[in-house]
Amino acid sequence: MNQVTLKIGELAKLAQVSQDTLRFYEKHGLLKPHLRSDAGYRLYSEADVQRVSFILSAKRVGFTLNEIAELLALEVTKDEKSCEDVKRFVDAKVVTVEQRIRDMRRIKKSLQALSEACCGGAEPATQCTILEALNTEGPGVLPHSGAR
Amino acid sequence: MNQVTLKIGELAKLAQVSQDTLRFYEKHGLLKPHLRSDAGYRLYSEADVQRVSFILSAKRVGFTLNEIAELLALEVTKDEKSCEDVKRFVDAKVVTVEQRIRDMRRIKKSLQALSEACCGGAEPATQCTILEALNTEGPGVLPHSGAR
DNA sequence: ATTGACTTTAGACTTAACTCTAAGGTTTAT
DNA sequence: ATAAACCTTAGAGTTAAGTCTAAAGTCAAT
Ligand SMILES: [Zn+2]
Ligand SMILES: [Zn+2]
Ligand SMILES: [Zn+2]
Ligand SMILES: [Zn+2]
Repeated sequence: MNQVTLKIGELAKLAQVSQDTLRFYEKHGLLKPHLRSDAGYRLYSEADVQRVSFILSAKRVGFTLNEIAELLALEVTKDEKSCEDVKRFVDAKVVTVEQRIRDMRRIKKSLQALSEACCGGAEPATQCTILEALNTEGPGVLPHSGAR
Repeated sequence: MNQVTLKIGELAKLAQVSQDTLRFYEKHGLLKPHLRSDAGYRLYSEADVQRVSFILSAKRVGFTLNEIAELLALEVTKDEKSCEDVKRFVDAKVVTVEQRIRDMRRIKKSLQALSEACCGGAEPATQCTILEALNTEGPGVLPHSGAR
C-alpha cells in the first residue's frame, strides 16, 4: 500500500486549479488534507485527489460549492444522520441531475441543429442563429420545474 | 398570427425570475424586448420568451452569462461572421456540452450508487458517503480535459 | 380624481468564488 | 551557506450575477 502524498503545488498542477483555490476549498470545508508535515505543509492523499475530482466535476455541471459541500458532508455527519435522511437527500439530488441532463440534451440538440443547418463555407452566415435552431425544435420549457 | 406581448412582470412570473434579473440580462445584451410601449414599458414577444428559456437552461447546466451571450450573439453578428466561423464555434460548444453530460452521468452514478447502498432506515448512516460510492466507481478523471 | 398596482431609471449593495499581496518559514540544489 | 523554489497565514481586492432602494411616471378601477 504505497501512500501517495502530494504537496499543495503538486495537487494544484494535477487538478489544474490554483493553490489558492485548494486553500479556499479547505477554508470552506470541502477539502482537508489528510495530514500536515512537521513544518505545517499540507499533504494530500489519494482520497483527497478523488475529492477534488468530484468537486470539479460537480462544479462544471452547475452545482454550487454549498451544494457540493452538502453532498460531501454526508461523510462527516453520517453518524448524526439516519439512512432515511441520507437517502431522501441523495434521491432529491438525483432528480436535479436528471433535470440538468435534460437541459444539456436540449442545448446540445439546438447546437447540433445549428451546426447541421450551416454549410461551413466562407460566405456570411445570414441564416445561422441559435434561436432559429431553437424555434425548429419545439416549444421552450417555461417555467422549468425543479429550477434552482 | 396573434402577437403575444408580455410586460416585464408577466414575463418574470412566467419564467420564475425577478424583474431585476430580466433588466440585468438586457443591460448585458442577452435579452432585449422586441419593442417598448408609448410609456416606455418593455414588451416581450414569443421569441423573447424562447430566449429567456434558453438562457435559463444554459445557466442551469453551468454556462456563464458571457458564454450564453456568445451563443446568442450569433444572431446579431451573423452578417459579419462567415458560416465557417459559426460552425467552428458551435462545434466547439457541442464538445463542451458533451463533456458536461459525461460529468453529469458520473455524478448521477455516484449518487445512485450511494442511494442503492443505503437501506433508507432509521439507524445512523455510518456507511453512507459519496466518496465511498465514488471509490467503488473507478478512478477519478483528473485533470479533466476540456475544463473551463 | 385619487388609490393601488404596475412600470421606469440610476445607482448602491450583496454573495459566491476566487485571486492577489505581503511578510515570513522550509527545502533543495549548487 | 546561500539562493531558488517551495510552503505558511492573514487579509485585501476582484468578478459575475444578481438584488435592493429611491424617486418618479403610468394604468385600471372605484
Ligand atoms: Zn452557416
Ligand atoms: Zn453557409
Ligand atoms: Zn444508509
Ligand atoms: Zn441503513
